[in-house]
Amino acid sequence: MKPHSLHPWNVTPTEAREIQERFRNHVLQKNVARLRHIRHVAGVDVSIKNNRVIAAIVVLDFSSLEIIASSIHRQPVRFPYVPGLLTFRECPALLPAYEKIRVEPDLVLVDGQGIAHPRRFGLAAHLGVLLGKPTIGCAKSRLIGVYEEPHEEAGCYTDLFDGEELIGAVLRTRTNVKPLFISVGHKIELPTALDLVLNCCRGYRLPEPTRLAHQSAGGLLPSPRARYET
DNA sequence: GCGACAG
DNA sequence: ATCTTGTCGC
Repeated sequence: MKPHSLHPWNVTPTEAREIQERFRNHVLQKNVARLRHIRHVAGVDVSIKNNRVIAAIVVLDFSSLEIIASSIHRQPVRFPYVPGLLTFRECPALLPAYEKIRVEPDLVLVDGQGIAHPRRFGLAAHLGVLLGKPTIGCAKSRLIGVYEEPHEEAGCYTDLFDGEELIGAVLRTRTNVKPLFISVGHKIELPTALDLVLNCCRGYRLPEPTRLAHQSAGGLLPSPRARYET
């Protein structure tokens, strides 16, 4: 369950972009077999506090959307926030948090873009490739791409394009609330990603996995090690 | 040069 | 992301 570390994290912005260009073709936009029997869905998110990165991962039972495991990992910030290079700021803390999880997730929802990224390698895509697992990018705002505003009813969506290329969708996860920017992370197709995200929504804008991971990273959920960790 | 820009 | 309380609307 230990993710492959195929490249260094202690890099310059220029090197970071080179790494993204080198790995962008590793993304698989195809549904894999395990998506047909999803039992565990994970949500990952990160918060920054006192110059420290707080990475949180929450694993939910796919059918009940109840928490069955979670973990947190904190470490110093080692990379600045640069649009397009978010992975190099958050991933170094997410990987250790992932290693602590005892339950193997079948799918991972990430708070950030998948391939809806300048080099088609946003955080969700990068994490998916490193973990070799299906991931979906669920961003709260746009990084790149043009789109038409989707209708106000929950479930409605429009395509997100970068020129002629379809890179994602703008999905209304809740009626009359700002839409989410969904894109393929890894080992999944966009239509499937949209369907699964909607199935993870419980009346809030953010799907449960990501929503709970966000609360966990912000220190709003009961301490993982006190309740769910072994 | 100017504006845009995941979290 | 973070700094921060109450408040308007479905």
